[in-house]
Amino acid sequence: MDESVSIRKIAELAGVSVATVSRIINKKGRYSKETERRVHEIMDAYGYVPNMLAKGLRTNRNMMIGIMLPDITGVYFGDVASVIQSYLFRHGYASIFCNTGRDKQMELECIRILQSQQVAGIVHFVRHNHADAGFINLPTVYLDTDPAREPNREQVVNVTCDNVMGGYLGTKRLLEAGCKRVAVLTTPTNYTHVKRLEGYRKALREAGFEPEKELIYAVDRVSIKSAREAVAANWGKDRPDGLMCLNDSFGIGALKGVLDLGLRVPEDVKIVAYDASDMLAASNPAITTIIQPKELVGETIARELLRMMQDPAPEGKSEEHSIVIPVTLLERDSVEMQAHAPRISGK
Amino acid sequence: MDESVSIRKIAELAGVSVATVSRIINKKGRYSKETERRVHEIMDAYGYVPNMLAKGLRTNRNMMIGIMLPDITGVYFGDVASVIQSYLFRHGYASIFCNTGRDKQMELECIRILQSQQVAGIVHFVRHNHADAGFINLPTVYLDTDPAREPNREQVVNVTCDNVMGGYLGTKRLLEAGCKRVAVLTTPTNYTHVKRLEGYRKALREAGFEPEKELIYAVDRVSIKSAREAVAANWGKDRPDGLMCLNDSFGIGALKGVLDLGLRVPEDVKIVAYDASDMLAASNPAITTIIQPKELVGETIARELLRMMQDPAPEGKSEEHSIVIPVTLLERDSVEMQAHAPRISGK
DNA sequence: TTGTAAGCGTTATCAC
DNA sequence: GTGATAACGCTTACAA
Repeated sequence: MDESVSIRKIAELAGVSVATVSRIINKKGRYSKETERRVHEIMDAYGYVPNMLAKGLRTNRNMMIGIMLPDITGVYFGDVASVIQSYLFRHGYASIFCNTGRDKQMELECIRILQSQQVAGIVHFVRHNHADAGFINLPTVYLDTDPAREPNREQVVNVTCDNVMGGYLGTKRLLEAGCKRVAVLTTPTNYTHVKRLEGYRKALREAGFEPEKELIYAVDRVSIKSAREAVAANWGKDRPDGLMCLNDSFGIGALKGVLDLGLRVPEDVKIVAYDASDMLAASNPAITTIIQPKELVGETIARELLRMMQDPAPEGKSEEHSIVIPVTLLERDSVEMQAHAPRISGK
Repeated sequence: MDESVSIRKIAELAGVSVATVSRIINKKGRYSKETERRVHEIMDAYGYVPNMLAKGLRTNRNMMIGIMLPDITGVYFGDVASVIQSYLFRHGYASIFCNTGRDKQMELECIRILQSQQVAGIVHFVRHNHADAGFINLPTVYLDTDPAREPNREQVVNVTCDNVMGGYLGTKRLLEAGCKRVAVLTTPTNYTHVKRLEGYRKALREAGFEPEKELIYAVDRVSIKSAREAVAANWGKDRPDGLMCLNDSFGIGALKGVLDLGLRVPEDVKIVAYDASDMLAASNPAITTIIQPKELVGETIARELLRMMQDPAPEGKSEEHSIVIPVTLLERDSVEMQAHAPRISGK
């Protein structure tokens, strides 16, 4: 493999014009079987790789998309992003990843960079809650962003899991298991948490309970530690017998907090968490949790983005701009001990 | 923000030539303070974003790098990649991520794509063990790849954590805690595991033990399940009192396997794992583990890549092509119960 | 079926 | 200090 050869060089070597080579590469227009064979032979021999910068410059469209997310490291977002990357890679698109850190300035900066790279589309996770600054007229899919924003913009799809349903299912499970006082651990500022909290309230009301303010533990930071401390801080007041945790870190933190108190899970306190992180499976007892179907979410996003990028004229038909994906409950041992699962038995 | 404006349009509006605008954008050459101000004003007003495709085409160098890794999802690799992305972003580089899935074909395909996007450099995690196919003459940093490969290639740096040291430290800790029979869970095909195993042997010999073949549990797949089963399958033969697990999944699997047997950790069996995944902290007891400094690894990789990309003439001095980063042991409760940590106490 | 040539947005080399 | 202009590698009318 040599220094990069251009289409011109290939044309020369094959004794044809660049136009012919271009046609062959793109399987566009007419050319003879024979020249095609010869050109391909030369391309292979010289390890020709087309220059996407030139191509993109000419066609005004790069086979590249941008994925903006708070942090690649996050389990849920990372997994979904991975699915999207693979899906679109199979369709010839490369993915530029950008950590936004949930920071407005960073988001703007990312959009600038992506724009300058002439990406064909953008996937944006948990968009920061600022005004339409950084608006770009590009196919865009938002994940976990309030669908009420920019309802009139074309080329936009909102995807989100059914957060209300998640909060509802988890809470209902605790209630069905006999809990009389179900507390919830939540972050007040998070869009998805607000929705999940709505589901929590709904389940409570349905079971004949009135949601109490004291049972809503507002945790400021998403971390195991803050959840653990929140349990300790609130326990004196209201001793719940069920804990609905609106994310995975809260689940682990709550478990540790309850164990700190010398209580047993699930005998004394039952716990349901959110998301499918390894932590929740590794803990003892393993924690029952709401599962968001990452594969499906990723594929949905990728499919929608691809559709918009390929569709030349999306005007006219007013499309479905919002897609909601159902969630499920995965039963483990923090609500009711499962028969098959052995457990540390004390002593 | 309008449809994209080009440098030509800006030049027109500012009443200067494109050359002048270009100079101002790149702070290169001479121009008056006054025109600079005026041009910037217009650029801001029209939200001008330079077209990197055109720039890259002209300069033959794109402000973009490729990060190839088995799976974005992986905790260690994902975290390291995230650090690299942020570091290089700060220096103006965007990062294209590619899942290779440890597959040779996929790796080749990724390299092709990256090459076609004219990336300025590549970071490649756990490169597949094939011949030099896909060789490209680009600044490249490998992580966790045998440094013995391609020792003579310029523009290449190998970075790896001290795997021998990791295996050694973990095993030594178990020995010091009084273990007489330390088994090891490992994948035979993995380069890093081979090295870690070397450290295991070294620690054993240093303590006067001869490494026994029966105490090396070869686990075929890196998963919690296979490790759990490996413990069950091997226990009959040799009942160890210490388990050195060469990655995090093995640590959790081993713990579950030991608990399955009705044994206690750390009283009956002591465990050390590898890597800093959340699982290891969330489990009960929390598992003592070897920590690879992800931040430092990521920064080292990014720094080296940047150096190579900026260095116009790397010839002459034969550089250090291999960088080894030390690891540490993080004490938790699977070797010796820590005083501060409360624990499930069984009723 | 193939070739010619313009042009995409930028930089860089010259002039002035 | 500034302005023409060629060139980067490619696609695409249009001609042949």
